[in-house]
Amino acid sequence: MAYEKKIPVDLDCPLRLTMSLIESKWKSCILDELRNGNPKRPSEIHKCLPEAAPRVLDIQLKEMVEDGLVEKTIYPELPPRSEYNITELGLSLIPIIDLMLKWGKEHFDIFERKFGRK
Amino acid sequence: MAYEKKIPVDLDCPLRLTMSLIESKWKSCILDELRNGNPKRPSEIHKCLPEAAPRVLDIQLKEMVEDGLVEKTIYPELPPRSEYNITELGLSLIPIIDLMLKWGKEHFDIFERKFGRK
DNA sequence: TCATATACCGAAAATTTTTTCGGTACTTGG
DNA sequence: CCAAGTACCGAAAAAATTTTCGGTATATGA
Repeated sequence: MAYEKKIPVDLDCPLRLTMSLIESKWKSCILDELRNGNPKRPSEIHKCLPEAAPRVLDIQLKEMVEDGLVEKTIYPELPPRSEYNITELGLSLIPIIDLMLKWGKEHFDIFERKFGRK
Repeated sequence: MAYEKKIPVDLDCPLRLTMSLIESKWKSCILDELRNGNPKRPSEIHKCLPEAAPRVLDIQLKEMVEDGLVEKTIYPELPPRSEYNITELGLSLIPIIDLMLKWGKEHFDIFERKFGRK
């Protein structure tokens, strides 16, 4: 009752804005794959993240392009070729990715012991 | 069995491990609310985050306790009273929250103009 | 020719997350 | 007594996300 319908929650809160751009299951991993500035073809990205369904990666890449974190180049060749590359905006998120990587490595053992959590 | 991560994907990848602890819609906000080390009662947390359904906050707080990010003290009083406080482990995530806050503030305008999705 | 590769997309299924709703139990203030 | 507050929980609905499946099209190599 007290709380009302959502709308720009993500735009009200800087924290949620940032989160909303990277919280989807594979987005942070995609950023990490592209971080070095070398463009990657979709099929390469699929290979790098074999646990993810290719379709999801396509969808999330598309959203990341819309959000300006990644840019896509389509080469009008046959068979088709395209490449994704990280943008300046995407690069500006890398320090966050780095801290999360570091944290994850440092606290791995805790969660390994705690959860072979099924 | 409040929650179980199905595969150890999150344990294979430090990035996903970290993400999995904070990616739920309100967890990063909860950490931010508790960051100063002052315990808060559930009802206070509800008031701080009025956009979130109270039930969700309860569930996410419980998960965060299980994950060791937050600790809960129950005072055996009537009417009931309990408090949540951030742990050392939870505090170690604050630098990440901070970077995300900073990023969100710095790039607010871009997405303000852009928004529509999400 | 046929299997494979490239890239992409729609639809629906499956799964997960979030929200709503209604309930328990007890106390205090009006 | 009644309403409101405090904390909590189960069940189910709703919404969002992820996955699977099948399809488009073209080219190359065996």
